[in-house]
Amino acid sequence: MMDETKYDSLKLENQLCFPLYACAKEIVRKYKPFLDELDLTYTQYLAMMVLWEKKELTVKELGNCLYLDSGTLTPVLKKLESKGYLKRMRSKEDERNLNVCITQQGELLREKALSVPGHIASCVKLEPKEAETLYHLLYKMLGGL
Amino acid sequence: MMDETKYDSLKLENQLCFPLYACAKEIVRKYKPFLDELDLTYTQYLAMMVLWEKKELTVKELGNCLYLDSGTLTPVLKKLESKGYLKRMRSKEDERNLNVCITQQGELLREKALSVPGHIASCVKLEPKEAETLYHLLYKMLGGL
DNA sequence: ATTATAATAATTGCAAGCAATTCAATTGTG
DNA sequence: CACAATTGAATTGCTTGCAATTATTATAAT
Repeated sequence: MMDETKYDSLKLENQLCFPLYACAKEIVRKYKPFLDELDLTYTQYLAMMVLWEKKELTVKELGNCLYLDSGTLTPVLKKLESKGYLKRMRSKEDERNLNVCITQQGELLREKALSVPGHIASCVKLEPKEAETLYHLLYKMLGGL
Repeated sequence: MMDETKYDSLKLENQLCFPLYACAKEIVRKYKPFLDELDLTYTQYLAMMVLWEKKELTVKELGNCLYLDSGTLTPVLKKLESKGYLKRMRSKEDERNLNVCITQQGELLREKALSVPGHIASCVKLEPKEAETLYHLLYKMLGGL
């Protein structure tokens, strides 16, 4: 009889990465109805969150925060600029850098976004302690990658 | 003075979803060099893993396994068919269903894929116990979504 | 100062991923 | 039976995401 265990490592259920992949996708889906009200996609929302905190930074710095490169960010930022939430302009000191800074409109959006994290938190059916553990394990894993 | 805590929930660092999103992206990136050797993308690899186990199933069933819809799967499966790893054919019983079944070539690829999970596991810098905990928390969260 | 290197964004090409729609096949109901 | 409702896959349009390339600017080396 054939060795059934040989391929066990290739089973979806034996991989850590699959639930990670699936969970990330599903949680972004949960955001959609709430972000639709702000006319933002999840990636745009991420960019805005950084901008709400930092007010101004370069594309490079934003990419470091979000683990995204300019190939992804350029169209996202152009879109956000077209909506009036930020301004893009070359740095005076070093013209290679593109500075991104938040606008009045962008600041206003922050108020509307305030309710989003709560809605999402209530979708996540984990005990506070479990969520805490998950959070730390994810950051530990991310740090090692 | 302004209330600094008002917007705390909108900080990246206070959200569970961001490390989830980032971690999923980074781990898929880790797969790339190994999957390149098999000429597979991560999504194609996921589909093959299910097929290696089940041998034959419908697009619908595959979508349920992977949390993907036909909009995503149709092009992926056509690609895999063009590489000779699977065959697509309408079910006789119900012509709405498209059956996907693995080929000899597809079975052969399984051997080459055997080394992939090990390579990835060694990228994940977590203790076995931590990985176990993470795994269970992710599935618990996924179940609640 | 001139040239070589490095850094930063933007661009291009391709693969996902999803919502919405369309089409065909099936099922359910009167 | 007829006809409405449902189901499954494909298609379309748009946004991500990444690798590779290009263009521009800045820095280093001689």
